[in-house]
Amino acid sequence: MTHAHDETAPVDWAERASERLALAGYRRGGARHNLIRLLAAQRCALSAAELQEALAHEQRSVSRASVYRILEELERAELVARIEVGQGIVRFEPIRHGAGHHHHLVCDHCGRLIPFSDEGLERELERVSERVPLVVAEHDVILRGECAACSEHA
Amino acid sequence: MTHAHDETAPVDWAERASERLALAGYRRGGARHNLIRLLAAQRCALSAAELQEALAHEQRSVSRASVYRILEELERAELVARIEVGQGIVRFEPIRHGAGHHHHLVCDHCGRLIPFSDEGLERELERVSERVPLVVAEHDVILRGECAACSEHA
DNA sequence: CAATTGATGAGACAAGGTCTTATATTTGTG
DNA sequence: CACAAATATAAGACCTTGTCTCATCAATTG
Ligand SMILES: [Zn+2]
Ligand SMILES: [Zn+2]
Ligand SMILES: [Zn+2]
Ligand SMILES: [Zn+2]
Repeated sequence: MTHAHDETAPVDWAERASERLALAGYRRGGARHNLIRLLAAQRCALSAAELQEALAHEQRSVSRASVYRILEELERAELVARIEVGQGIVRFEPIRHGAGHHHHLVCDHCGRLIPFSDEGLERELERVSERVPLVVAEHDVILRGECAACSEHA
Repeated sequence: MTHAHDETAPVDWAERASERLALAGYRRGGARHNLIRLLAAQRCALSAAELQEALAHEQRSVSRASVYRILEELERAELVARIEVGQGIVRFEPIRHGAGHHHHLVCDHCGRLIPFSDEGLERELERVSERVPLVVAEHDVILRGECAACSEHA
């Protein structure tokens, strides 16, 4: 079934992230703690700059170096996905269990990012991944076009 | 059928591109002409920097501003696709008719970019595009993993 | 608490991409 | 074939994003 996501985000991601990083031998520092908390509250992706600004605004400021370093740790631990939506913009979002796996619609006009998921598509991607000269670790799908709002007042 | 691309690239793309730009009211300048010629000779994607260097080396140098401006024109005319493969690298490639349509495998380790195509996947993407709250103009699929060369000497 | 080791912040740095502006080309017209 | 008008281009300043280094700070350990 194809559907846009309307459910609220699960909240246990923060715990899972902290645990897994602890197991990987990381200490718990303030910057990391706050960034994880912020990410856990997101349902879809934010850019590094947006994350840093949100931190400074809502909790306490964290240096750019820390933001990128922690995102990289999280990415390596497969807790965060890096999403490139075009125009050189890179966004990051928490990876949730099977249920939360999704792909993205991007409006070429206003830049809006809309998550969606589809089981048939996933099956097809798995099938293709088997037939390809690469050991596939992950996949990205982006559908680009014009969103409802933009088509209207065009 | 899933397969890596082995055929040689079609060559009529340059004509099509020139025509369409002319129709859109653009004059024919040297920089544009050369960039189109270079792109037409490619089977897969190159970065802006690679394009500029190839131009300087093989034909005549073209300024960075021109490379980006022309790529943007071509992109708007749906003659060129922008492909973001990760690590902030953006590449550009000519869009060809049905036959040349393809997606990409990216090696997370060495960065190699391998084109592939699959009819079943295309059908599935079309199906999904109908069911989504966006008028879909194009789609991208990227499979990431480790290429044969990198898995070997790991 | 002291020592050790990892975490963080600040800013220098690099690369990729955008914007401005002066100059060069193209195109239409007399 | 000039010439004027309009577009295309080159060069480089500039901005944004992301990386790297290093000095400082905080968590852990005994
Ligand atoms: Zn998302
Ligand atoms: Zn929109
Ligand atoms: Zn390609
Ligand atoms: Zn490789």
